[in-house]
Amino acid sequence: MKVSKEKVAEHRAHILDAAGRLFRERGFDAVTVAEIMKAAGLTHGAFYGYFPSKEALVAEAVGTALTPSAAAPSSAWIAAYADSYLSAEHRDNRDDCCMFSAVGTEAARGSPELRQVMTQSTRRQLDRFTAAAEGDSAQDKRRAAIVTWSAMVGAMVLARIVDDPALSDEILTQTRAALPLA
Amino acid sequence: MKVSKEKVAEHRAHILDAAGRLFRERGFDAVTVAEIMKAAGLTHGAFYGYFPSKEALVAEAVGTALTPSAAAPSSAWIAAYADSYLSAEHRDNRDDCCMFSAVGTEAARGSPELRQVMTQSTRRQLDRFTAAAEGDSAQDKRRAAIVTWSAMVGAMVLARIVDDPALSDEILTQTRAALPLA
DNA sequence: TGTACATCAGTGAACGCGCGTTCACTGATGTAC
DNA sequence: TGTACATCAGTGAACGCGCGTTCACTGATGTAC
Repeated sequence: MKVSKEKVAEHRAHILDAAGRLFRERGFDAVTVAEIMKAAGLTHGAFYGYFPSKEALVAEAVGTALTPSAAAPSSAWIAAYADSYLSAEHRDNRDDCCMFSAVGTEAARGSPELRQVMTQSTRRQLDRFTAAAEGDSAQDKRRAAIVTWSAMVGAMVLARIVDDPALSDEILTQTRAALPLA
Repeated sequence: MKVSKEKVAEHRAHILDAAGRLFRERGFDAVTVAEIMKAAGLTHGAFYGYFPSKEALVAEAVGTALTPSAAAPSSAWIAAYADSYLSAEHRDNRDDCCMFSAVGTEAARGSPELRQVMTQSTRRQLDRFTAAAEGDSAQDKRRAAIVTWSAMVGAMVLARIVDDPALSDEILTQTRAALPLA
């Protein structure tokens, strides 16, 4: 049955949202098109009216989840951001977490479109961190921004692999304390 | 045809080696049992004489690739290690690279056995880094070790996602320069 | 030492399953008059 | 404004394919005598 234009836009948003959550929770390969469509309240057959392929959905769903925040960069903002990023809640909320820490190593082998949206997001993140940095030279700020973002992503990847909660917590807490920014 | 005990040991080592390389290059899901066996010089039917399942091979192949180096930790060792880790060669040698940077986000969703071998390896790495650290207190050393390893892994993950070689190089070079250890 | 035979690593066809994708059909939407 | 009809979003059966895994069979190994 045909459906109104508003419903179509809603359905598209629901598919992207469901895909973003499922991909973060289980990875790109382990999630099926049928599961995504079911989570969005539709049947799998409708999928190809919205996206040309699963691969195209991957790139668009990640791009949608990476939409930048409007917050102005400042040292207070980056401190709060780091607190929240390196928290146990972020580590355990697998379906609503940072894409880089959730699917980073899979994304490195992804489509050019996927890598492009993630590159854009990396650039934005580093620019924001650099703007929020306090340091002597522009080079110092940029360097601090890069090592800070690297450490945040790496700490979250390690904290999710490790099966000992105490070690996992330690990685997050100590990385938070050692961040050059914030 | 039956095969000598020495050949069996050789074949097992070849399967583990081929699996370790292919998993790093393409991820656990994208590599098939038949491909691994072909790369090891055998046919897929022999696989189940060596391992009970693909999942079991994943854990054992990762464990084998994570066998620790015998080098004694020192500040010179860690400096050389960081240089090599955060190099363009390491980034581009996908089949012979660090497991954490290659399959880290997939491993976080892996079997208990896989997470256990990666936890052991994380512990060993952090202990070695701590031993090599120069700092005032034991706590300072441990903290520096943790943020250093996090930043190295995170930088490599980001450098492999990014599709702009200049930005990718910058992430590696600046993270290398900003490492608190070495 | 030589021979007969039990063992078992390896082969390749086959199985069952679930995936991404296609398509004929349905029926609500929304437009032309 | 009301009606007839073309459009097209959604359904669910079906397709082709490749995966992990199994198994009957082969033939070299290595042991018992």
